[in-house]
Amino acid sequence: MNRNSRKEELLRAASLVVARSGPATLTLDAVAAEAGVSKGGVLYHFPTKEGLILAMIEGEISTFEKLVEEGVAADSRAPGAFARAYVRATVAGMSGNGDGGFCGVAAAFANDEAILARYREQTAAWRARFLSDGLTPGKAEAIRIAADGLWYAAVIGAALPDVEGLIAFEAELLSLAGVGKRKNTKVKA
Amino acid sequence: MNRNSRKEELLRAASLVVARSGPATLTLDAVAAEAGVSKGGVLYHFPTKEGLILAMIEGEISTFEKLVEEGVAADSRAPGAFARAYVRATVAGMSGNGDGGFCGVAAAFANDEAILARYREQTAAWRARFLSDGLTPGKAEAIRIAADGLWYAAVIGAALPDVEGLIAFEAELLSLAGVGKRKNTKVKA
DNA sequence: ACTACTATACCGTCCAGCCGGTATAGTATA
DNA sequence: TATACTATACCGGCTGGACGGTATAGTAGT
Repeated sequence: MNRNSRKEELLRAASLVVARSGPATLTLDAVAAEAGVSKGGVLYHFPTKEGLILAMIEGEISTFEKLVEEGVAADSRAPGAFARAYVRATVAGMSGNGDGGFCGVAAAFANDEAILARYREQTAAWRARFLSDGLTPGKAEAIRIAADGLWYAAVIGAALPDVEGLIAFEAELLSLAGVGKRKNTKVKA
Repeated sequence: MNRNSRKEELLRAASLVVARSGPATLTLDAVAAEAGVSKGGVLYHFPTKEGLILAMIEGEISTFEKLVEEGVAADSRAPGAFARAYVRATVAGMSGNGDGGFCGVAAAFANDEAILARYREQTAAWRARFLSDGLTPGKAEAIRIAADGLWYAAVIGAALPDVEGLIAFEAELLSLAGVGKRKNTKVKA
């Protein structure tokens, strides 16, 4: 099998393990079993567990970032465009796939604080972007933290809004960000 | 030393370990060392690690709940009173002590999903309370998740608002909840 | 004598990482 | 086109350390 496709398969398997059984159960053996590969095979592609988790985080960040940038492009009405895209990307990532998209961060948190550095600097960058989005600081922080809070709640298993609640939640944050008209409707459903 | 005061000392030590070095480093040995007690001493009070973490969570919940109830009592103007108290309690718990007050939940998350059940049912209860607070569902969910998000961000080490940002964040959520006049000002500073 | 520990030794399990080996595919050479 | 060699991808057993928990013997205060 192709090198990169196998790597991505392993990353997906790792996320699945975290999503299904919690970050404490993310062992190399579990990933191997989930992917139908031996432990040696996992270590061939990711020489250390830290490397595996780091790759998970990197993938999650870039996936999310891509979604956000698409949203910004589709809605560039001046103030709050980034905030709106961020909210939409978060909510979309929530209802979309079951595993969320946060398993790498969860795994890092549970396994080794040091690995979180990458995620932490990313949140700082997003915060800066929020603060220069033309909103008041209060709105910027509130929207960012509410959106992130939804992620965190999903990962930890805290109570989540039901379907209508989620829609209302999104609408509330969008109205806080000033409802920019969207150029088109790329995001499905 | 008194039984209960020692127990609380151990709980504080455990929280400190989590806050300082992350939930992955919460071992019985680490707690013992932090509290200046032998490992046997820790196991005397908490026969299992699970019991220790559960006690941490229980303490955190009851501390927070007490803060909220005080806030509700001080501000019982009809709609949004609970939401306002919840927000105030969250922000107060943030700026107050360094360790936050979330270490037990973090430890449970990192160590064993099963222990989180207690916290999960609590969040469901809080959610129900939010939804019957006289606000629109969107506002209720947004405020709750934003407040929780602040906790989560602090624990995971994600970017946080600076001091003025935190004040603005709180004001924003309070205004979403409808700024109830407070009967008195029990909460310091 | 009972409570609340200390100190130390130990057991069993789990797990990351290592290592020797293998199967397969491709390439060079003759 | 047969042989020799190499790289890639993976297998699976092993080891060493960490950690939860047990056990035991002893001690200081009350």
